[in-house]
Amino acid sequence: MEYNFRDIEKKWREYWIANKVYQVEINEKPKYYVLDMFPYPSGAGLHVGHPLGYIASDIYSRYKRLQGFNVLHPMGYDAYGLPAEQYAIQTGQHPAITTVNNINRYREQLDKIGFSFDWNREVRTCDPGYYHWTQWAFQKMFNSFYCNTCGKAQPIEKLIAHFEEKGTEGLDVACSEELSFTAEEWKAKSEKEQQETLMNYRIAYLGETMVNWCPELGTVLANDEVIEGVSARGGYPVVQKKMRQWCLRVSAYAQRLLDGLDTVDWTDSLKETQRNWIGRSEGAEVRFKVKDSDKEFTIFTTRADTMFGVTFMVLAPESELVPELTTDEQKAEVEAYLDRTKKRTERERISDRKVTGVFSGSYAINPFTGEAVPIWISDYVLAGYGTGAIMAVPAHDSRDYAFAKHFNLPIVPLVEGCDVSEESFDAKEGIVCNSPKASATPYCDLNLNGLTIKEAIATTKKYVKEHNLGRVKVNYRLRDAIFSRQRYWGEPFPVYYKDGMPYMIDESKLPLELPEVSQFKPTESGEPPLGHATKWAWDVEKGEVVENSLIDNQTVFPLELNTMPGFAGSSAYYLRYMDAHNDQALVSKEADEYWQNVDLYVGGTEHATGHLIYSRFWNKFLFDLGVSVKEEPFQKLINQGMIQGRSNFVYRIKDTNTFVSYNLKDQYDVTPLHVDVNIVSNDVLDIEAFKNWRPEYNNAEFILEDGKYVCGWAVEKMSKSMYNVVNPDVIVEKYGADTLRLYEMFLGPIEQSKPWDTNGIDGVHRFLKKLWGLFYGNQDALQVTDGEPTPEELKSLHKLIKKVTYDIEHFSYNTSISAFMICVNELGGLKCTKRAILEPLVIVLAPFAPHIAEELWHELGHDTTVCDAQWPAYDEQYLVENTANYAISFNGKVRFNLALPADMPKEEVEKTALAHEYSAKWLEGKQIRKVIVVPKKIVNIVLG
RNA sequence: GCUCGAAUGGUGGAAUCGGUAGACACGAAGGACUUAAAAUCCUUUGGCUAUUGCAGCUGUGCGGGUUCAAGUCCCGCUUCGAGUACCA
Repeated sequence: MEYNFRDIEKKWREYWIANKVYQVEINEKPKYYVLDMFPYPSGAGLHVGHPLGYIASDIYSRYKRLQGFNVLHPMGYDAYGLPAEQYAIQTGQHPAITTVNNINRYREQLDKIGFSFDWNREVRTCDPGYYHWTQWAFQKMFNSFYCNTCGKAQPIEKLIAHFEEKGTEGLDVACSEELSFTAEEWKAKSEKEQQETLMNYRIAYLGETMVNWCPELGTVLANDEVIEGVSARGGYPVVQKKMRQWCLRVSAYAQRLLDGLDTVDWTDSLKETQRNWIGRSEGAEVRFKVKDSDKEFTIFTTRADTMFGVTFMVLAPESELVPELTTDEQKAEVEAYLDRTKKRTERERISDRKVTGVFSGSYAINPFTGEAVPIWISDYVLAGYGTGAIMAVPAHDSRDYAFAKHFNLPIVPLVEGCDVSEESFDAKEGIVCNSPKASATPYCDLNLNGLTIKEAIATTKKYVKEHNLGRVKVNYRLRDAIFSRQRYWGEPFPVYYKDGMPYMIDESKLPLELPEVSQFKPTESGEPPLGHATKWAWDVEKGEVVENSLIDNQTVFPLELNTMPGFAGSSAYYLRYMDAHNDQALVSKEADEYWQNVDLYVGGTEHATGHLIYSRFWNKFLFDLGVSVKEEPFQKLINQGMIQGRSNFVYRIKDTNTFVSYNLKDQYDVTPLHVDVNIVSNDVLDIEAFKNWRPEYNNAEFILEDGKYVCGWAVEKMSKSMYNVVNPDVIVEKYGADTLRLYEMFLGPIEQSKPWDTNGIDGVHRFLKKLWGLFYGNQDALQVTDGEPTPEELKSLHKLIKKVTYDIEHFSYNTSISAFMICVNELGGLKCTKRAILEPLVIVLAPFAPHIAEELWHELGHDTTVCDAQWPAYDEQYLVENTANYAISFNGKVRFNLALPADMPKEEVEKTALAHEYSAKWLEGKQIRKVIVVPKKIVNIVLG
């Protein structure tokens, strides 16, 4: 009987659905949670790269299930996003319709690959029943502040109570700006002033911050959505702009996000990426007074040891200090400079690193020397980091050095023997000198000379603290996340505005559903698309959305026009899968306590500084609230590599319609042209298909080699324009889902990026046919017998089980598949048709090739599904060899092999090896220094 | 610039604790079956030298080192990839 994968796969796909085989419920078994990063359903559908991670996680899920775990393995859609919205702007098609169509297409494609997803738990981020809980979490963040003392989020009422009692006294909380007021001052504030003050502390807050504004997209972007000064989506220029935006106080969690990395099982490189992104740096803040003024300002430095080398100060152009410190004489020049820098996009700032700057006219007093140093303004200092102001030490910082050279400012070296005539000495190594400068009158009693730099830093920090010149400070690079987007297709904020201040709509009225709009682009007046909505006002008394015309700012108020960013919906989706239909809570206590957190998360590295940070933050917040029982959402994380495209080329001779085969092309003047990879097989062009591909090739002519047209190839991104997109459906149609699954895994290690190359797919397909042959031979009926297996057969099987068990645990699926091939070849050679061997073989194959395994399992007479079988244990006793193969080597080089009884003692092995006739040749005239017998069956004879 | 990772045949890749490098697969060459093709099966396949001597030498990006023994460990380079980028 033929291996008819089409019928088999269709049959079991339908059986699994009809019998709800993959639906899971809480039960008494131990849980295991395997999660894939859910996809954004794009219009292009799935290509063969998408299922790579899904197949890997599916294999692991099925394996864990066979091992007796209750496995949660859900799937859903990250359904809000820019492409659907842009498509809507172009065509007027509502994004909801586009999205549903795309989802249906994805689902159809996914269903063909045989995943064990529990579709009953599917989530879609654009579903009101889902974003209810996104809005809910946002409200909780609005109503919380971060208490540094207790190290967690607390209800905002506690903060208000503190203000009423003691003002800001004794407060250690995360805030945008350090404020100081008394209880009386707090009570004297108006309602609006109090709300304004609370914004400084809320975890979700409305903040006036510099944002990445993308004029082309008409929206702001988070830091991780901007790459090299252009938008990650579309590659449009991004400029810095000050705007009032919703923000999440992610920075409050910086230390916990850092510490948490030590408790999860992720790759070192991914952890490192997150550590860099969080960017902890320990240093000191030091106050500098402004000369001839009562003003002062604070700078942050990690090099407190260089206080005696400060020769000027620099402010960021956007710093609030700039207008304050600019003198009248310098005003015109400073304003001209600010104007110029403002016009530069982020991209220009990055590509053009010219030294620019302007003198403010003011001087600062160095608190360690009493010296007055000039205060400059330059865009090499960033407003958003530290205090937006620095002390410049040109001798020991390359940026300060470049600036000093350009504007001819003094350079004072502070490390013994360093040469700063050509470049700065940035290394934190060496012995400090010139501190204090020999020439300067002692202004303070600090002497750092003779200390190492590390000691000097510590000493100076201590001095700063003791003399109240500033404070020891830890800074993080991690910024608060900007949470507003000027878009239509996102979660609406459950927020209305009264007297210019935001208020939350009542929790019981959630979800606040996305309104209909007449068009999807921004309004004429530049408001976000929700500005087009005519029914977008909140009636506080009725607790419902009403017509805008009813706004009276007494009981009916305008609603927020921004929507939430893409990461909002993806931040807690893993919790929702646990209890996807619950309309009372994000997740029930019972479900959360059972499923805990994700044991294995599979997805791409591109989310390292986006989703994987936000999601951890979001979950830590929910943990503080007591909603999530685990502080870290994703215990183990595997990054699947990207599948690149493998493009094929044909070579057309210039000005003709003749195409020349790859190895002959150098004899002609040719133009390489992309050719659809779907009409090329093993780099050989299907000439008929090529002629029909495009009308202009109808009468193309060919110069062949060996009667074939061979195409060239290159690795490129998989994209439509390169004609290298391979659709999984095509592979499934031609070879079947099991072949696709095996082949994707056989391609190489999961974590490695590699080009899609169909060339080897016949190999794995052949393997499945051979496996089929073990059961049927050339007969139409099953050939399985009930005989006792031989030692060889048992050895072959147990070797396989051991290897596959080990490999699955280590996500080394490609070598497992090799092991299957070896085993099937061996059993084929042994003509093995025994049930005792074939049955366990089917079970261990089931995670990889579930359809064929299910078919054979039922053919073997079982009426339950193979998913409910028991993973077989291997028995070492069948793997023990009765002869051991020793490699005899001289001076480490192997010369011959020797088969000896496995239980022969070490001394006997030595003797036999030395006595062998080959040894005589090597031992002639030499002294034996040592004979070593090692466990890996090597006898090494060391000659003198 | 900084951080992390990688480099093995014509190709994808094995080698799990320092122990016979190149498993498995593709491709290629030769052969069997066949009128023929497809399918299937068998043999060979890192390089060089031998092949009426069954073997020898060499070999994991480059240069050193440790070790009886190094693809694997250490030091110094080269190249490629990923992340990050004026973070004071």
